[in-house]
Amino acid sequence: MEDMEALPVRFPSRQHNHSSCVNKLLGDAEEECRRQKLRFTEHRRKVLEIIASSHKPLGAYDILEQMKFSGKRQAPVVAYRALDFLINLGLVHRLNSLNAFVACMAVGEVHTAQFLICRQCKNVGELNSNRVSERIEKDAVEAGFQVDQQLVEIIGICYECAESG
Amino acid sequence: MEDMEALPVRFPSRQHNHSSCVNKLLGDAEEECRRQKLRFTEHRRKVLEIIASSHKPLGAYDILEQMKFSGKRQAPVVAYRALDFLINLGLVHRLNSLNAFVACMAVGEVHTAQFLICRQCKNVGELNSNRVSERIEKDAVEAGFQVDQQLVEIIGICYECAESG
DNA sequence: CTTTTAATGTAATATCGTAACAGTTTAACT
DNA sequence: AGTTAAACTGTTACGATATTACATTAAAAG
Repeated sequence: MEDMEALPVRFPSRQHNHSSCVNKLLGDAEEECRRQKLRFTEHRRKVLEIIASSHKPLGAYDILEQMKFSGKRQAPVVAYRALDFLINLGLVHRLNSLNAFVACMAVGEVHTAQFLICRQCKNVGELNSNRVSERIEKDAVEAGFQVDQQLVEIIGICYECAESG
Repeated sequence: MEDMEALPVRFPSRQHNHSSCVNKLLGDAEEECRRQKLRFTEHRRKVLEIIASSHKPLGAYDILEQMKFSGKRQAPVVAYRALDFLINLGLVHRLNSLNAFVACMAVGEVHTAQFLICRQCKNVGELNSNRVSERIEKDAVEAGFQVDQQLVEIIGICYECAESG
């Protein structure tokens, strides 16, 4: 017997307008920081903004490139510090297979994520399937393993790329 | 309704004797190379032997360190070339979350693997759950995504570490 | 208003991985 | 065997990713 709820998945369409979701994410970040009494500093805001403005995964040095002010580039550690912060807050995810970062598309919702990485257009979708995470949890436990964290990255071809050949 | 087959999982116990499984893996490699008319060269054998002798994941430079002959260390590319070969043959897996490599514990069996990474003892187990891989496949397809490859890494605490506190 | 905690600036360095290319070995085919 | 094509090796250099260490500054808590 299958679970019949709709499967939560966000895959950015080609026409997708980023600006509204960037704003939403920045708002979520501010709110979450207020709630947790954390500081949403300029670096952190800027990094989140850069990541959220791209649905393609960005490397830390891509982000740094966009953090230049008056031609001078920040030290790598500046990006990594902000990234750590944002990841801990659940606003950003790290894609281990790419050494790259994407904005979370399901902020605030309790979820575990699986990432759909299109090897053609390089866009990344976020799947939030409880069925997957529960299946992993159950089977790991059955194998005698206590799960703290799941990393699931699925590489393939997205719907739009499949259609357009 | 659950699938009642035993769940294939290999987690190395502490007393595990590596030498027999190293020999098995080398034998499998030789056979597979004969079958596919590929060359099982000295570098490749040595790298496989090093990886198989450790159930802890090894970085490429750890491997290189053990490839020294008469004090002189090989160039990194030597290890990476052998690793690529062994990974393509399915004899070695790469753990993306650790930038490290482990020997396959289920050579020849058709399988997809999920890795159980103990953050205490650093041992890595290999779970071969069709239920997990099928669940991922189904949900990805339902989300409009065509799957080529699945990366599943599960971080937590293994049975033995949980027992000994 | 001072103490202490958190964040920043800066430099250096560690770690991981690849490109390019010349030279050598092996396999396959006359 | 001798020739050719493919695969593998050696070597150098470099690119990409990430962290450590420590001095300084800013913010929050008392």
